Amino acid sequence: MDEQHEARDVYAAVADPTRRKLLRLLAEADELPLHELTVHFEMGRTAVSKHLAILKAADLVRHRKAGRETRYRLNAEPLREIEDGVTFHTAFWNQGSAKLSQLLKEEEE
Amino acid sequence: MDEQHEARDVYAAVADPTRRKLLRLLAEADELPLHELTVHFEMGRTAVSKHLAILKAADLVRHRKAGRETRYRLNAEPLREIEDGVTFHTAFWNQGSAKLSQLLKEEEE
DNA sequence: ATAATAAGACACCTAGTGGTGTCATGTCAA
DNA sequence: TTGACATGACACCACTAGGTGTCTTATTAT
Repeated sequence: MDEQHEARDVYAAVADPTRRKLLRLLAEADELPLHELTVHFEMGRTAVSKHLAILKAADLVRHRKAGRETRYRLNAEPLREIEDGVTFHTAFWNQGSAKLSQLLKEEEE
Repeated sequence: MDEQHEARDVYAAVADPTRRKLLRLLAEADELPLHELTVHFEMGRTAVSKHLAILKAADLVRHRKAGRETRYRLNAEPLREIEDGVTFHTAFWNQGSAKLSQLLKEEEE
């Protein structure tokens, strides 16, 4: 569950509902310390901290120390990888297979 | 890795790179049997079959029997859940926090 | 009829994931 | 300055996930 040093798969990072909720909380509040995040979950502080470490490894979250607390902030940019990958499929789904070869060609360029 | 009966988290289903590649292959080929899918991976047929079972449980893939082979087909519709969830964040990221409260209000309606 | 092919169903193994609790350290308030 | 607070850093544990191999059954080709 750790892996703080090396880069992490963004897909895997958002695979966990707890981590998605964390992203949601951070999106709404802009910057939050660990203990304030923790109260929204039914798990211990350590567990939440580990989830944040995973989000950090995927660069979905940045942190800075502020006195005795560590404030976390959202960085949504890596989500674009997912957005791109997924809209590829949903576009295909919306427009029908006739358009797929076109999409594939555009991708090669 | 199994869980074929109950519904599966779509996010978790696409968290694995093997499964994303499966979706990609199915998007390009429209319908493929297990053994043809298997040749694209460096793992056994059983493993690929299990991955397909997970995609099935998330309703990302449909299957039908055709003679002695089982043909798999993409169903990209569940991906819209991810698309929606992710664009919520990326939109926030693109437009700046000024627009976030607006996005949140729209969501409540 | 027989042999080869495709796949389902298991049993099994290993590493990773998501939790826990505890201890040590730095910071703030009284 | 003393105690409470916030966090980091571990050690630890159960369960799941991603693989493997084997056996059986249904289907097709010769």
